Amino acid sequence: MTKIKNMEEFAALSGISRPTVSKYFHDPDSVRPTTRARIEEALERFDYRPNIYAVNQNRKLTKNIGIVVPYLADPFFAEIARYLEQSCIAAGYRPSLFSSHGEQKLENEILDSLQSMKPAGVLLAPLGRISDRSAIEKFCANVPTVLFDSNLDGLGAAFVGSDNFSFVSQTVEYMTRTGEPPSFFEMRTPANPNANKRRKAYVEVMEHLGFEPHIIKVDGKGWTFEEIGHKGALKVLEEHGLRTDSVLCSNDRLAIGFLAACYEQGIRVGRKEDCTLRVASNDDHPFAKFTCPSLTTAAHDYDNVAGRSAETLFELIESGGKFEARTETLFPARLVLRDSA
Amino acid sequence: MTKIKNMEEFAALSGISRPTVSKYFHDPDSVRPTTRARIEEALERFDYRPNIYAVNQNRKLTKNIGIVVPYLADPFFAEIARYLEQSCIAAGYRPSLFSSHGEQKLENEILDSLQSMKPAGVLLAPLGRISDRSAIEKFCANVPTVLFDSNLDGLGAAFVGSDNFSFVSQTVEYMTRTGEPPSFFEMRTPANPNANKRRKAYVEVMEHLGFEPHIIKVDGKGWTFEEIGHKGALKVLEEHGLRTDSVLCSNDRLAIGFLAACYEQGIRVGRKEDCTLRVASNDDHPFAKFTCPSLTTAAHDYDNVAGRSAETLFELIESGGKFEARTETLFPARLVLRDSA
DNA sequence: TTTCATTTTTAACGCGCGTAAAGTTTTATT
DNA sequence: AATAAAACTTTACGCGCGTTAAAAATGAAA
Repeated sequence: MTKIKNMEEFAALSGISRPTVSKYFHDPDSVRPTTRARIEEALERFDYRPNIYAVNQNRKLTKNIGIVVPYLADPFFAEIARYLEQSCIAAGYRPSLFSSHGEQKLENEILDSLQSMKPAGVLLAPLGRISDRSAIEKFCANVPTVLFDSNLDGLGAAFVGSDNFSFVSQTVEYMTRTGEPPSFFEMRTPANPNANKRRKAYVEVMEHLGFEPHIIKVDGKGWTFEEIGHKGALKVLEEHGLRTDSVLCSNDRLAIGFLAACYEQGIRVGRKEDCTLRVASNDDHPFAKFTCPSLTTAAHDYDNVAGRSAETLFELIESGGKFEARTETLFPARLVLRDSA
Repeated sequence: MTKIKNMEEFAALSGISRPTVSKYFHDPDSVRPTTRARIEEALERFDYRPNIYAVNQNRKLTKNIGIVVPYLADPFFAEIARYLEQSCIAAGYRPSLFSSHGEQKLENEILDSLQSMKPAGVLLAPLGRISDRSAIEKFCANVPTVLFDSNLDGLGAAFVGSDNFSFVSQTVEYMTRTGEPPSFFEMRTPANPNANKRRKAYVEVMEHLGFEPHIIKVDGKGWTFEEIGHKGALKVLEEHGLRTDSVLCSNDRLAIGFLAACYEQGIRVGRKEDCTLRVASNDDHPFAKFTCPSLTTAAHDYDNVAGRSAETLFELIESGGKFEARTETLFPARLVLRDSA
C-alpha cells in the first residue's frame, strides 16, 4: 500500500485526470458511472483522501457545520447534540461540537472561532438571557444559522424547539385533574427563555382552570440547577411555603434537587396513600427515570426537535443561506407518568 | 472598519512586510517589540485573522488538539472534557471535541477524521474493551496521543487516570470499619477496563482484611448504566442475593440505578438506625450528591487527571511526538462521605 | 563613526486543491 | 453513420499563507 501524497498522484494512479477526480470528491454522482467505478476502485487500493485544509481553502463553502449548546454537562444537551451530529454526518457534513459552558464570554468566543471556520451553517442553542444579543445578531448575519431549544426573537433564519405551553398545560391539567392544583417552582432569574414561557403558561392554564397561580421563586444563578433546586426546596419546605400538596417544577434538574430535599426531610413524594406531596416537572431528563420516586414529567420530542433543526439547516444551506421569512417550529410535549405525581 | 482580504493586505496596512507578519502570528515574541507593537496596533484597527485553512495547509504541524471521550452524555466525561478544552485553549491550542457514543464504529471514524486534521496531538479516552485495538494502535503510531481515563496496555505515549485500587480500598475499608463488609455490584461484561481493576482491587482488599469477597454480576450491555443497575438491583433484591447489609457498586451510575430500585422496594438505604442497607460507589458523578439518599462514593481527582493529561500532551508535542518511555500516571481517589453508607 | 549581529524587506517558490477555458473523446439521438 | 450533447483531458491560474535566500535596514557595541 503506497502512500499517496496528493490528488495529482492519486489521479495518475487511478488513470483519471485530476479535475475529474476533484469533481468526483465534490459529488460522486457528477461523473460518469464508469469513471466513478474506476476512481472508487483506486480508492480501495490506495486509500487516499483529499487534504481538508486545501479543500476548505478553495471551496467557497465548506462542508462544516457548527453545533453549539449552552451546557454540555447537562445530559439533555448531550443527547440532542448526539442526534444533531449524526444527522449532519448522514447528510454529508462535518459537524463540530461546542459548549458555551454557561458563559457569555465563551459563547462569543465560540461564535468567533466558528466564523473563521467558514461553516456552511450553524445549529445554535444560545445561552438565552445572558447571551450577547448583538454578537449573535452579527454572527447570524454572516453565517446561515438555525436556532434551537432557546429562541431569541428574530435571530437566526429559523427556530426549532419545544412548545412550552404544551408542556405546562399537560402537567398542570394532569395534576389538577388528579388532585390539588400545583404551585410552580422555578429560579428567580432563569437564563433560559423557555423558563419564562413556562411560567406564563402556568399562570394562563391555572387561571383558565379557575385556580389561583402560586409561583415559588428560588435564588441562585448559573447552571447548577440541582443544587439550586435542592437549596430552594429545603427553604420552601422549612417555611411551609406550599399552598397545596402539589408542585410543578420548571424543569427536571430543579426537580431532581427538589426530590433530594424531600427525601432528606422525610417527605414522601408520589401519589400513593402515604405520600404527602406530588412533584411533576418538564423535560424528561435522561435521569428522570431514576429519581426517587421516578419523575412524572413532560417529555421533549428529542427526535423531532433535533431532526427538524438539522433538516431546516440543510434547507437553509441549499437555499443559499437565506429564507424568505423566519420560521418558528414548536413540537408538543408528551406527558410521561411515573411515580412522583 | 474596512474588510481585510488576506495577510498581504493587512501587512500593507500595518506597514510591515508579509513574512514578518506571518512570523508574528506564529510567535509574537519572535519579532522586535517595536514591530510587534505596530502589528498589534493595526490589528486593533482592522481586525484581521489569518485564514486557518491556509495556515494549517502549510504548517507542518497544526495547533489542533483532538479530545475524544467514549460517551459524552455521561456528565462525568462532559466535565472532564470541559477541563481539557479549557487547558488546551489556555495553552494556545484549538481543541475539538468528539464522542464515540459507546460505539466502536464511531470511535474508529473519529480517529479517521482526526487523522486528516493533522492534529498536533490527541487526548483519547477509549471505549475500552470494545475498542478496536489495532485501529487505535495504528492511530497512535501516526498522531501523538495521550490516553486518559481508560488505559489500553502499551497504547499511546502516556496514560493518565485514576488509581482504581485507591478507590476501592478506601470504600471497602470504610464500609468494613463502620459495618459489615460489602458485596461488589458490577456489570457482567463491563466495557471499561477500570471496572476490571476495581473488581480485582475489591477481591484483594477483602481478602487482605480477612473477608470473603462476594461479587454480584448483572447482565446488560451498552452505556445505559442506570438502567442496568436498576434492573440488576431489582433482581438481586428479589432473590435476596446480598450476604450482608452492604453493597459497593462498581460505579456511580450503576449505584444511581441501584438506589432507585431500593427506593421502589421500600428499602431504606443509609447508616441511620431505620436503614437496612448501605450503598457506596466510585466516581463521584456530578449527580451523586442528589441521589436518595445522597451517595457515599470515592471521587475522581477531576482537576488533576484532566490537568495532567493536558500537560502530558503538551510535553509530548514539544518533544516531537515521542517519549522515551510510556508513562502511566494514576491519581488517588478522595472518599466522599454522604448519606448512603 | 565604524563594525557586526540582528531584524526586516524583497522576491520567489511551494503547498494541495478548486476551477475555468479550450480541445478531445465518449455517449446518446436520429 | 452523422450529429449533437455530455463527459473527460490538458493546461493554467488562483487561493492564502509558510518558508527560504539574498539584499537592505536597523540597532547595539566598540
